Amino acid sequence: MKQPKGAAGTETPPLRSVGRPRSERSETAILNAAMDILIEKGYRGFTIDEVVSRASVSKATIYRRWPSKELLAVAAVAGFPELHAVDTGSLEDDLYTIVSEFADVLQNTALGAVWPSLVGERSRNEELKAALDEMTEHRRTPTRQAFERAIERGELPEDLDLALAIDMIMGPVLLRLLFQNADTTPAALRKIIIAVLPALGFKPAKKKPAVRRRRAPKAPA
Amino acid sequence: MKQPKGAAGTETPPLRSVGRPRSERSETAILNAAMDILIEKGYRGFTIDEVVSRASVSKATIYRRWPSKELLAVAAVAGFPELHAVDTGSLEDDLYTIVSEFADVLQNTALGAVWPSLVGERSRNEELKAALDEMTEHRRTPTRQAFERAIERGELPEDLDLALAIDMIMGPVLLRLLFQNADTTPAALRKIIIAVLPALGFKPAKKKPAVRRRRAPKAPA
Amino acid sequence: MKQPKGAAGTETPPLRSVGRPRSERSETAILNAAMDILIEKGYRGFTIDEVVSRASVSKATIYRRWPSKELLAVAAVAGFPELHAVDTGSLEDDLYTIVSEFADVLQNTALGAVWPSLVGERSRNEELKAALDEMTEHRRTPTRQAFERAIERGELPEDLDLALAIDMIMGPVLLRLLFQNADTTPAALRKIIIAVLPALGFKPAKKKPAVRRRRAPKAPA
Amino acid sequence: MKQPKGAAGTETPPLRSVGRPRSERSETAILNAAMDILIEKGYRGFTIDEVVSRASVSKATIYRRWPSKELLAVAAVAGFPELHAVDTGSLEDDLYTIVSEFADVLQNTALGAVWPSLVGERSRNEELKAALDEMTEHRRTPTRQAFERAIERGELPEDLDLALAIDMIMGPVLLRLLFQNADTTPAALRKIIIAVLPALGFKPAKKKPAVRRRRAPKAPA
DNA sequence: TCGTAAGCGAGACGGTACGTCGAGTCTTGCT
DNA sequence: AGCAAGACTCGACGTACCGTCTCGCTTACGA
Repeated sequence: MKQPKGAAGTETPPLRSVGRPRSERSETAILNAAMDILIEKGYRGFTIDEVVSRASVSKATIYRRWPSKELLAVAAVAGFPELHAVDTGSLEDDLYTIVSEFADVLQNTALGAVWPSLVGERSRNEELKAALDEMTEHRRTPTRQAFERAIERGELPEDLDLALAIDMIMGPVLLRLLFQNADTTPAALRKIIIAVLPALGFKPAKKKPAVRRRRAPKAPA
Repeated sequence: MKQPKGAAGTETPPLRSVGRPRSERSETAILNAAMDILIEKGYRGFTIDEVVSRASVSKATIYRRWPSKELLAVAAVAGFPELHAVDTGSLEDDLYTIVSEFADVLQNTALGAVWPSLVGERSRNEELKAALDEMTEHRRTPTRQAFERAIERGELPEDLDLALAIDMIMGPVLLRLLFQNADTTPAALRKIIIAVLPALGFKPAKKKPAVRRRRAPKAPA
Repeated sequence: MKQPKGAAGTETPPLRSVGRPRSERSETAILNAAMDILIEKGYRGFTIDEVVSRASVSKATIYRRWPSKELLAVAAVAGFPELHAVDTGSLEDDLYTIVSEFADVLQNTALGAVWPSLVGERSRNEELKAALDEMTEHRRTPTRQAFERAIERGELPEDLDLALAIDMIMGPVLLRLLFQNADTTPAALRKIIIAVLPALGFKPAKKKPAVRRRRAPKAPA
Repeated sequence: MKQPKGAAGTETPPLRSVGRPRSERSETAILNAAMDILIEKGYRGFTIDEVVSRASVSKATIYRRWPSKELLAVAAVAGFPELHAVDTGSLEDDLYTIVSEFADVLQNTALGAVWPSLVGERSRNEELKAALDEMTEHRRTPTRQAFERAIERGELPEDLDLALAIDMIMGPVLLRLLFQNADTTPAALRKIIIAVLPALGFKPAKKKPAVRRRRAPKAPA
């Protein structure tokens, strides 16, 4: 591995000095091309050769950065829209917003197709596993924060198992979105949340006054 | 599933008569070879050519039965160990047994690697989707039955949303097993169940006497 | 090596029966395309990829027959025009005709460019050496026959070292044609022959009647 | 031609003044590395990248001097051992010495492999042709001088066609060494000379007494 | 003594070809 | 009609070189 860049934590003591520096332009072009292809054709139709021709870049330039097709795919997919942090003041609404956006991304970008394809190799490829797990963890952050805020507000027990809470929300959603022909309408998503919350010991702090927030994807007050 | 061509539904008026009949021996050999390869090398290392050479069968013989590599993989994977129906009398124990076995299969056969790989193509391939969904549905049966028995016993509300209940149990388990580096020890699995059940309106019919909690994943009382 | 066909001596006990037979059409198309490219662009511009596209054939089909680019080139080059057997009744004229044709082929086909390129690898590649030597030997036949006829006619000693004789004629010609900027006009070629013949102990059997000396390289009366 | 410096004829009016002068050390290192690689791996295994790494030099530094891989190869090959001038007093012995040394170089350095490889491109590359022809011509000098001395001694006719004479000696030798599986033992080489000399009108001036052999590398007598 | 211009090692870049491999189809001759 | 064998096309893989192009430095010369 040669510092593929987006990788783990502590990086590049800024000793990049000798030789021609890597082209940022190429990097962006590669990632964009990869994303586009992934969206258009899914992982199966994703080809290094096509990235090459769309990004007007040479194969060597790609392989210099990412040692395999899979890892490039992860890098590209990591550039897909993130889940936005939301804070509506209501845990239920926060989760609903997050879950809705998650569903949206999985269904309307290629993430829903690419992620499982890559996950299938996760257990046989350590590098892939690392890259994938980092991405996965990153996408859990907004949900974690929503729970943490609810704990601060006293709506959830202090000793809540956060990882479990996130899994209990995201697990069923993921299952429905990727593995089954199942109901993923907004109503169904909200029903999942409503069913799960009490199991976590959730008690709304006070009467929420008339919050009309159907979706607040960006960041309300 | 035999049904060589149009996949699932109501098919083939049983007029198979002219010409040499298909060899059952070949069929078994193909499926066995496919399973073995899948187990040894995962989906990525799974090639028709190797099935051919291990099963001493010709490519045509394979493609006569399954129209694509993916569909053969599904067929092979469908031959992996099923989840056994269990009836311990206790919903919690039933679920625990099922979930343990599920975890075992996902981790120790190639199912955990192959299933997501295939799922990745599900949305772009109708035949694959059908075959996959059939398999998925089939594997949900023991869980559904456990819930149904609990309803009969009066431990769960009659109007329980069964699909939702199954998703709430299986979703988090699946998420942990396939997508993350997460805790899937027996204790963690049981914790999921214990967390979910109350949210479904579960009330044990009577005091279960002397249930051994910390038992081994394989053998319930 | 998998019976690349045109190769050495004792071959293919005619037990070709199982499996689809190799396509003669492909073979011809490949060889023709290879020849054309060699003629147009020389060995350096000779590309398997272009053979593929001109012959509408797959790479596998090529590599199934010839294990390397070099060996395909030899095979293609072996298809270049042969030196014709001639029998004018006069050794000098026979040789002149052969040598003229040889010069013609070396200068006007790609043979002059391809042959040395391949020869350069001859010493490092046994397969190539074998294929090349077979071709070389084959092209010496007309010259050998011309000498043999002259021996029969009593114009050359019975114990003539045939290989040496051929080398003494062809060596200087080859040297001039391939390695140098040297005179290869018809007159120069004839001068070589005239210079060499006496050294071999040549004595014209009888007065050759009225042979036109300055004739065109192609058509010897 | 770009006057790469050490090259041909009429030279660079010595107006090299501004800027850092070219490093002699680099030049030598490049040429040595090139020679070594050529000897070890032949022309096919000869790579600029490897020259770079062996000579610890940058690509630009190479291409500043030689405009292409071929021309570098010629330059490297030109550094191979020259044919020594010899003067034994006997034409036959002179030629034998030269021819022996020639055979030695062709067989034991990479020259025998590299020269034909380059010659193959000669006709399509003017620069290469010029560089190659210069080298070739240079290597003919000792032979020419041997003939000239013999003419002076009156052993050969004054109007001898020198180029033809050289070709008649070297042609057969070259043919045997590079293109064929043929006899190149010392005896065979001497036989060639003995066969050719009379054809040139050679008459030994007098009985050679006590043959002074300055160099007879392989096997005199 | 300093600035300018060329040289330098390092290494990235766009191309292009290599030889291998896999999928899915097709063609034999036999059962 | 099914079958084993094995050829076929298509197209991707990842590697390797070529010759060009920055970088940031170094080295001489002439102002």
